[in-house]
Amino acid sequence: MKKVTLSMKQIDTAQRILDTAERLFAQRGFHSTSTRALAHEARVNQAAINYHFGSKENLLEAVIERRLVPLIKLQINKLQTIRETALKERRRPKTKDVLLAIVEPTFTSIRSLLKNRSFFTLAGRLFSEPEGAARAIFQQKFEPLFSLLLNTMKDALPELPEELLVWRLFFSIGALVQAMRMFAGDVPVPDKITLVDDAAVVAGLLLTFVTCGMKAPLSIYEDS
Amino acid sequence: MKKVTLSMKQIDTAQRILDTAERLFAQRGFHSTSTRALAHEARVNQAAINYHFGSKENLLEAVIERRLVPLIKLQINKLQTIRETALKERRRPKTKDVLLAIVEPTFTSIRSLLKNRSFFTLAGRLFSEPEGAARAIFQQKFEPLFSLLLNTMKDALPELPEELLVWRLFFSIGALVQAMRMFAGDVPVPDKITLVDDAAVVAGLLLTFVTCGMKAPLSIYEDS
DNA sequence: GTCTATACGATGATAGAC
DNA sequence: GTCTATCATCGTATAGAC
Repeated sequence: MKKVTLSMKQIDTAQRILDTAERLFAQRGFHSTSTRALAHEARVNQAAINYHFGSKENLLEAVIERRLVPLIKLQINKLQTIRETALKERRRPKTKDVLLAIVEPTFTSIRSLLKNRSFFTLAGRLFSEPEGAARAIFQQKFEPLFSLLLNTMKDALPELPEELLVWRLFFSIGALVQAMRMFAGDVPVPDKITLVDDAAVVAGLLLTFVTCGMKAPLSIYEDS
Repeated sequence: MKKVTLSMKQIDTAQRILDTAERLFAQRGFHSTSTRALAHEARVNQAAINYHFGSKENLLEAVIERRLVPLIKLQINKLQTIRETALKERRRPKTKDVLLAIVEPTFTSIRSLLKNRSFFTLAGRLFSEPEGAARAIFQQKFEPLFSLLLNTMKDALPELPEELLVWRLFFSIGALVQAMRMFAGDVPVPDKITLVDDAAVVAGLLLTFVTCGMKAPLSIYEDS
């Protein structure tokens, strides 16, 4: 009984730290949130943060991982289904479907898990953090997804060289990150332009853009 | 003579701080670079940083501004030329040319100003950085360019709604930033894929991608 | 004006008592 | 596991030398 109580208490402490960190990091920013303020807000001792997560940087990783891992799993599952279905029906996967497997979960499934959209802002950090371990996390978690994505795209567009597909996939990811940040209201839009605020619509706009980009010919000679 | 000597010394000090900051911020990241280490590396006193730039954040702004302002001016000039030429010849600007006016200076003209690619790394990271003063800088400097870019694109693609153009332009910017970071070697590429290392080639790949994305129809119903 | 030496408050992290 | 006390380091401010 006592053991259970201690274990519960421990879990509860770590959980409160995680929840509070996600909220404060998103609201005030990572570097502007001190571990002292975080501990006070979460009603835990400051040292408990380091005890449970090792460091402030590791806490950030834990915050991001908690949301990102399920998302990536969902995307991988969708990609695998697309590959198997195409293989069974003896046809190529459709480029649009492949990209939809990445875009759609990002904008819909993840959203239900979050109370606010600030996590999108936080997630963008993964791509830009130069320092230390956050980088390794990104690489470690994304590599399997990207590998599968690249292979599926090779099936969809076999006439394009692999290196070109790599470049264009990264271009697409850049566009996706930007779309996430705009949807999160994190990008200031000039003048008096108001943008749609519907995840499905934004996902559709992005999907159209990246699908056309991926399927582009090797080089462009346009007349209009 | 004495004034000149003092002035030279001042410029030299501020210049060394700027150069060292650009290099260290890109290599180690902004927050991981202490003002003490920076001062030591630049062979200046630590307080000289605050004397010349006010604060560490202001120093970051100065680093960005030094590279960004000439680039943006060049892009604005190119866009204005495109608009005027199209107006004179009574035709629409070509979508590809409009995007080239953004992409080409980023990858070529600016490059000659840089000894290394540090600024690409720094700019790419800062663009995705949610916090801090760097945000305001980008916003302030980019707004005139984006406004002109949007108007020129409206001329090029008058059949598309303005809001759609805004979304797609931001998607394109996201792809551009990602391309910069990859060109700077700041993005880990999986497995044993080696990517081209020629600025003109990368610019061409990106241009094809974003041109097709911008010119995409309103929505996609693909069969392949 | 330009630069230096020094000091201050706050931060993230840690050691050891409980 | 949790706490208090303490540490090294951070960005910054200031007084004074040149």
